[in-house]
Amino acid sequence: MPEARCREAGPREQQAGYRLGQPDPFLCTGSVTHQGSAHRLRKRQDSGGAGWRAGPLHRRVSETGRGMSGRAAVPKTGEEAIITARRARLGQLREDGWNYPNDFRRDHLATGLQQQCADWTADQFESAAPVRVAGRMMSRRVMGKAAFVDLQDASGRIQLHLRRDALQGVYDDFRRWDIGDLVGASGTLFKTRTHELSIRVDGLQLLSKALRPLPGKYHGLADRELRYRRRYLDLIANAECRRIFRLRSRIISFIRGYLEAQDFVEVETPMMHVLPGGATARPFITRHNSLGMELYLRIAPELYLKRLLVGGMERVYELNRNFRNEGLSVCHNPEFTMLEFYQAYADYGTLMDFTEQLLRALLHSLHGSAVLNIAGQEYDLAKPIRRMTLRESLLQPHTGLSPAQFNDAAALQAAAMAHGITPQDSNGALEYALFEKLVESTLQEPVFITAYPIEVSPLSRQCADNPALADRFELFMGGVEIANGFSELNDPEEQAARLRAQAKRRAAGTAVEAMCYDQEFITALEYGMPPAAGEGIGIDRLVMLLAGVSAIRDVILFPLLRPERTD
RNA sequence: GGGCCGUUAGCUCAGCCGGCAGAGCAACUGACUUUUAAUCAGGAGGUCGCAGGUUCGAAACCUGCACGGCCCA
Repeated sequence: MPEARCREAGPREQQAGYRLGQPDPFLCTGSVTHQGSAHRLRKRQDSGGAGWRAGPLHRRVSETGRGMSGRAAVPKTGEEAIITARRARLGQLREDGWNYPNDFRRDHLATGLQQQCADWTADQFESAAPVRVAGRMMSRRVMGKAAFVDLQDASGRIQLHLRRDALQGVYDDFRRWDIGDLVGASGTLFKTRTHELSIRVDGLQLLSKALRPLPGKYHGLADRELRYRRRYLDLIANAECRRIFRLRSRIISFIRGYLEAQDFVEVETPMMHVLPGGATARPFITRHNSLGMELYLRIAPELYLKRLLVGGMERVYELNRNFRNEGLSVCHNPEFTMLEFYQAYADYGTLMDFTEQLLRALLHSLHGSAVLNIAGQEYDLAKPIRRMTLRESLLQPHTGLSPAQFNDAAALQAAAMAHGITPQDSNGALEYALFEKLVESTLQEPVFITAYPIEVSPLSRQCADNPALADRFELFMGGVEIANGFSELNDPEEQAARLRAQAKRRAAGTAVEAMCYDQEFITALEYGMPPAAGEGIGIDRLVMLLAGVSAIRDVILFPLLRPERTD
């Protein structure tokens, strides 16, 4: 690993080598290094020892009068050479007393200044008070005794204009800092000939070093793997990445505020479960040492949130992580963020209306209108979202299914087989499998699908006029499931029977993802749970949709990746 | 799990039929006090993902593996 090698080549080793008068094993032979060092020494003498001084590396070269003999040399190449050179400069800075100072305070952000001065007159620039900014040097254009620096902070960028005669020795120090270093600057605002807002710097301080080179300034960082593994580089180099995660934060905080405003109480329920429950999914297993037992990372908080309904918390929500032991795909990450909320004395219809209003308000807060853009198509969510039963969706022309098939188990089975669907143990499961296979990805335009088979909805209340169906909906947008809500089953005896049936399927091996029987949960229901409705909204997918990206990894800061091999 | 594609300098990428490893940017040296992908000049930088195989000769062809991407299950 490069990391390990670079650590070995740290400044301490270099200095130790110098003190003992040994050849520096990290110095390349070569005339350029030699010339460079000699040049730096000249500069140092010229500047009377103030500011930057030659490090041990360079001093020794001048003493021996030439570069390495090369015998013991480990040649530095590429990135290693760059890092070695930067470490040498850091070592020199430390010798000069620089030690990662934390005494610089800024009073402005780049974008704040850009906005503030957008329409200033020359007089206003003249009389404006000095400003202090801090951030990362992203690029610089040095022209002898003056230079321009692009400084990037959390808000954006602003250009610094440095002039040697205004900065005394600091300017010569600056010329030996590196792109990627963090600096603080003070000065006055002005506009350049090309009308770019800039700061005429009168004070400059190095605040932190970049020992490693940044990704390119022009192309940014395009390598997807590197972007995910070293997200900080993605954030530094790619404005799009910063935009997505700011958007994610705004979405989440808007949703919290929206729920709070309607008297929903945020709670945290256990992430480590003794029994996995609340969804059909395979859990991760972990182990508690002193209890000597296995625990499951939660696949859903549902069964705990319902206990809170029993406890009298009539509107609760939890916005946090779930863990499902499934494959990785463009819209699946094993840990993902979900909002689940429960409202007493409401049904699934209430929640469809609520969801519509939430999305409408969210879109308004993000960009001032309720228009949602999905893959170039615009959908106005000011209008009600279309509603369609699962059966209706299956009878759309493109599926090739006919009403008769739904009343004939053998015909349904045959249709499923024809589409490569593995045999299911109920007609409802077959219908749902057909839906997932044939319909789901075609649901670009936002649509609520309703009337789910009861067999695939073990926690939902059954429909009053058709016990084969659940009072349940799922919201689809852009071909993916975004939300899933239903009237909650609060009959403890019916719920117990459903869970027993699930557990039986699980034991029979016909459904590895079927639920377990959870007596603690049933006991809670036996105290009386108010009639209620609950819903889950996939936050990652919602962010994907609103950000206009197609990979879940683009909206999760640190998505799960296989570890890099280190051999 | 299966198929296809990718992995070459710090970054972004060329590299054709197997014949000396390339460019731009970054970095380094020099010039330059309003540039903005600054400019000009110079020198340097490579375990061609890893391991085998074929060959006089492999970044390229073959096999396996790793990681990533896309599609399918």
